[in-house]
Amino acid sequence: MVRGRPRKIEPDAALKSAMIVFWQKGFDGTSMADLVKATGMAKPGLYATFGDKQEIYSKALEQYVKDRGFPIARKLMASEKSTRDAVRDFLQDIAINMFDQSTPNGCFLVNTIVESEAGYFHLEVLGRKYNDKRREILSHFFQNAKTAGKISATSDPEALAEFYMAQALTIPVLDKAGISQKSMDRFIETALMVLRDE
Amino acid sequence: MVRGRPRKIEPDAALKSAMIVFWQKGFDGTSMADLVKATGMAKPGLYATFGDKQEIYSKALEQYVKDRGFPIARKLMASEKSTRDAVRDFLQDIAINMFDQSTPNGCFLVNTIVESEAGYFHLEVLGRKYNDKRREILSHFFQNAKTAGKISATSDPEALAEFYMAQALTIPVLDKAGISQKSMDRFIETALMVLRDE
DNA sequence: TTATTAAAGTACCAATCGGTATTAAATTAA
DNA sequence: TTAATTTAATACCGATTGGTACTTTAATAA
Repeated sequence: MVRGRPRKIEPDAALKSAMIVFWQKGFDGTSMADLVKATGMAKPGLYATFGDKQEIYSKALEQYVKDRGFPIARKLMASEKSTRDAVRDFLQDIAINMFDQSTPNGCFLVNTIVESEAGYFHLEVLGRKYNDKRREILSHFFQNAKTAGKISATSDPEALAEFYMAQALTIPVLDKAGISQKSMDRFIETALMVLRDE
Repeated sequence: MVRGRPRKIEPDAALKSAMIVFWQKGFDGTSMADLVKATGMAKPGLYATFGDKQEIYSKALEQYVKDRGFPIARKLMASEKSTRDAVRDFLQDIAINMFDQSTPNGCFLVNTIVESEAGYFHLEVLGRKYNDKRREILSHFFQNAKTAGKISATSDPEALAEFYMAQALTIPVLDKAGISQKSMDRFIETALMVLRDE
């Protein structure tokens, strides 16, 4: 067995709590004292386990993307529905997360992108990294749909990927702006009009 | 004439400088020391002229919306082009602001909406207020277009207003995510496909 | 029992936070 | 010149910031 005093808080659980706080209050808006309260870990424990505030943020964002982002993208890629219905599911999956009352409003990744500024540690790089990955996935999706003849031969998979990646970024902002669930549904249907022919 | 020691910095100029800082670094990311450095006003002068940090932020955001937001909306309403071309101009006007190298990336209003959290002073209310105003303007625009027969009688002006208001929110996020000008143009063209018939 | 190990917990650091009391300087009206 | 007025400028306030040195506690291996 492992020697030494046993952990009071598992690192995974602490990281999840830290994620919620950063998600809700942002990097600048979150203090180490906030993280101590949320995680149950004492400050030296946080530093020993994760590193400094920036590293905790990075790891929390990574956790977020793995937990919330990737499953939605994977589901899109695995969908056997029509392109239109698959994309509708994709946008609705994001919207559903927004109206989950047990988590903060908005999206941690979008918050990161928006809070970032040129030269502001690696927050900028971080946000773009995950966002680029999502655009690539959407790009593959539409490329596949085109070669499979599911969307018209004249359509531009890159343009469609970019457009729906953008809609995926907008939904959290609309949520933060206080949009109703009904309006969100209507918004998604309007965004699908780009795929009218498919 | 007015008695007393003359001002070193005009309040309007100071507010403009404060706006740039808040726009770039956010509410939490901006310190009073930052504002002192940017405006050239000493701290007590800032408090005497504008109030506390929250009030300075409110006034800076108001300034931003009046300077940058309203002219674009007014131009849309006054446009005599086709609906499609008028909306293209609207989105491109926003995009052009994004690539202006003399101002921070992104949009101060979007930053406010995203940084806001429930119960976080009036930042939430502030952001929504101006955004709702923009949606109303777009709503009038599409309502007018419909009654004038410029868009089809079956189209939903509210849905279109909501959709293009959302695109107006997305463009700044795309900018922050590091999109190229070429991709931005392609994105706008894709978003206009919703108006394919018009 | 006794080391050894590893984590928890306390207490502290200098620096910065938002905000203000007080003083010095610069102007005009009398 | 003097008094009144308005702003600038300095210096300071207690609280909080991110980060760390040090001590205590709880476990296992010898």
